[in-house]
Amino acid sequence: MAKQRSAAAQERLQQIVDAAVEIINEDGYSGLSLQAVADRVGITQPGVLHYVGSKKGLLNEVIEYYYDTHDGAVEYLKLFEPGQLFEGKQPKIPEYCRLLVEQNAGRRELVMLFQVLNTEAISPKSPAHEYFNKRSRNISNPEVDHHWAVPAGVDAQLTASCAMAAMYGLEGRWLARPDEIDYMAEWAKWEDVLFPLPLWEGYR
Amino acid sequence: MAKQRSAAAQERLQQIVDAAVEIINEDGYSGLSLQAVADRVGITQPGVLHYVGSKKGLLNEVIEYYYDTHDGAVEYLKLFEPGQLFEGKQPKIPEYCRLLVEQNAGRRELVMLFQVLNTEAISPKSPAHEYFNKRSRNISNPEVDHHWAVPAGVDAQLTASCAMAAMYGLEGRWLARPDEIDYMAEWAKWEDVLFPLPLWEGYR
DNA sequence: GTCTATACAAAGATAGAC
DNA sequence: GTCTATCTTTGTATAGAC
Repeated sequence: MAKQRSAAAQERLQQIVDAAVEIINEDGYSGLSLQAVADRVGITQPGVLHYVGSKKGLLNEVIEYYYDTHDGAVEYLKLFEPGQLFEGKQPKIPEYCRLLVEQNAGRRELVMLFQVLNTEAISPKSPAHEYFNKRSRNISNPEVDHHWAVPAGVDAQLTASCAMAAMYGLEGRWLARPDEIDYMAEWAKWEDVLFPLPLWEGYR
Repeated sequence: MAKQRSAAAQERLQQIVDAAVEIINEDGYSGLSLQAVADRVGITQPGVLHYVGSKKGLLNEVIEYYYDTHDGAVEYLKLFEPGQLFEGKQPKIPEYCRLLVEQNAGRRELVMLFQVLNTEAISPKSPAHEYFNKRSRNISNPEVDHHWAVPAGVDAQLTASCAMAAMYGLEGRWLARPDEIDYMAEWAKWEDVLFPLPLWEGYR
């Protein structure tokens, strides 16, 4: 009985988070109001506060949700760790990127959420500032070495960092003009720029 | 007499725009309040409205200011047009990018403004949506052909588009963590990724 | 768990005095 | 050109009933 109630509450919370994500994608976190969330969920504004405590609390829930949902392509890298399927082999940057793009292409809303929050988090005043900085560091930090398989003379970390930046930039265009830009198709073309072919033969 | 008044008014407007840019960089356009602008300028909130008419009007002034100030690297391309200094020669993508990065490195505030407004403009609800979409199209549109000098077999338009996206991504990291990231130095390294050296010899 | 009622602050905008 | 005064709406948050 208690379990059923808790499950219902969990679902309510999920509804609230979903609504918040939609609104953030339209108006940003600054433009988000608890009343707007309440309206979409179909309860009152104090009803929303009952679940998240405060507006900041709602953002925390949203970020947590994002974190839980969005880290799927990391699975690829795990396959190369000791004791896993591809132990001994090395992951390839282009392959990893392709996987990420493919995945993101089907999660437009989540990609948008990331871009919006990430940009608002540029400002130190943003409640998400610390969180996104830490996250960004993981991408561009030289310490993060996945032992990529790359052609001789190529700096793996540099290439990966640059590729992720280009991906981010392309995502922005795709989000703003989904009808004009084919995210996956465009990325496929960019592979020839980032990983030119005689050189990267066998490393893609 | 009338001219002096007009000059003073023009300066006031500039103060207002400057204040707005600062605040947008901290809180975004959604988080911008006319009162906050008024406080920084040292007049009242209706005083601000007297100059810009409405909040949307203020945004228009800000965008106009950005447009007037931020398009300096286009000068480089003009040098290659008929009747100009480098007529007959061809512009180089890496050189153009280097110029742009160099310029942007000294205009952190303006770069931030662009990223913040550009991201908010992802949403069709944003008052700047149309403006930034048009702008983005100019970067990624195949019609914009500057007759770049590129190595044989290289797709100039594709390379330029990808490079601009990578630059945008790098800018985002630099803006969020200026102490950790050296924008120009990092871009210099990325040149080896985007324009690898045996191939691009003489085209940089 | 959800509601009503309410407090309180801040938003954008207008009217009109000086 | 700048102000005060004011209207109206919207924001976050709390208290307490059901």
